[in-house]
Amino acid sequence: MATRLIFHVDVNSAFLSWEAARRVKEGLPDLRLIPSAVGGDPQSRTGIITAKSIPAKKYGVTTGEPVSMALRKCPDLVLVKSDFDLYTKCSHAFKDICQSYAPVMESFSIDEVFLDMTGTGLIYPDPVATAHEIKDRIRDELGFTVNIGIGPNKLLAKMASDFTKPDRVHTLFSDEIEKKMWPLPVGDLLFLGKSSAEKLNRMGIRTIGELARMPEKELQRILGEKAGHALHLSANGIDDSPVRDKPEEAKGYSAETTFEEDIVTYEQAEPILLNQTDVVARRMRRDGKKCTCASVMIRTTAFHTHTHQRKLYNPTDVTDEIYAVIRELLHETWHGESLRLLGVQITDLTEEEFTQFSLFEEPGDHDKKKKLDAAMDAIRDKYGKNSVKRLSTVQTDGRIGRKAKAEMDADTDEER
DNA sequence: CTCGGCATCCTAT
DNA sequence: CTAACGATAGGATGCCGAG
Repeated sequence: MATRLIFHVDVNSAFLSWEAARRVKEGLPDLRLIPSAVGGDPQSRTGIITAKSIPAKKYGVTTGEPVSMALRKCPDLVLVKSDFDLYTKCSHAFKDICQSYAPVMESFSIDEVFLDMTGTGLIYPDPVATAHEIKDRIRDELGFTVNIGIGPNKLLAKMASDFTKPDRVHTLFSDEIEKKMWPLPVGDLLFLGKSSAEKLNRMGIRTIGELARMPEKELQRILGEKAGHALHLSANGIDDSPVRDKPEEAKGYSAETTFEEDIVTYEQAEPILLNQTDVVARRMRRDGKKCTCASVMIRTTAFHTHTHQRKLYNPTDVTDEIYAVIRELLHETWHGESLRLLGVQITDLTEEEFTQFSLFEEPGDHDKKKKLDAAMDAIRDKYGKNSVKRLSTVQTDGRIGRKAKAEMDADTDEER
């Protein structure tokens, strides 16, 4: 394939920028100019930082750290809550502008896109000028800034967009790799995370350049066959993955929740798991799929995490059938330690309708359950996710359990 | 030896 | 003074037992 031209567009501190842009539009002060961050509930003990301003960064506040730790580093940190409806709108708005320039756009996440600009030379003779035009339009029309990286493939475009921020355009073409990428620390390379970086550092490998020069075989010995191979190519700037305009089909669905108060009884745990099962099963039904594997995840107060999974005999999308397995799995894996997290995952998806009738179940049962799911899905599509609840997620006195209710109300984004 | 099933680890936003 | 802390998703890996 001939040389490609790829842009990577990345919103600077997305969640914080979007909140700041909204406030500025309302005549309020600009959060980007003060130490500020988006965190969980500021009251809550379980929240983490999901975006921070540049002034906050100067205090050492980092994305992913607990809110409590960020506040210790920066007591005056202004914390704002997440607003996913706002994020979704801003995401659509900037992607619309990007799309209008690109023959092929891949939505990589809520705040990142790849544009395949290959073959646009006649309309856009100067890629850097075009990138500036896109970036400036987003800033001027929408009120927030982006970085754009330009390269011959997705990897180098993405690396380039991560250079100096904010509101910048950078290139990383093949003849610039040595100067612009090889001096960077190994951990800056895409798909080379903390764990692998530590291993390499221990061996004296500090920069991407040193990594690139390492024999592939040795890298595979240290990081595994696949990762070693992939990172050898990446460090040398090689990547032929295409920009895809269609999202990949889902391979699985999961729901997990961390609780303010520990879970210590089955009476607390089971309604939560039923609700989580219903949430993921509903997403699966929406996509017209069935699953053949279910798993439960628990995390103890001591932070030990365990998963337990089981193959299903028949593909199913019926909440009750999946939950029956989830419940078994919970009982098999949980021995009563106090829990801070519960989660459900369904995988091994298929589209087929084929069902082998169970020897132990009335044939009519399956159909009844399917009708129950369909009815509840329809009600929630019309009236919202909390309009109906399954009887077993409600305690016998008719009131919803405190933890179960907190968990259900915490569900986000079901119909945005 | 290979494959499926499973638990865990790693990585990303 | 020292680990602490989210939700969701995809992929890799190592182990084990069956055939």
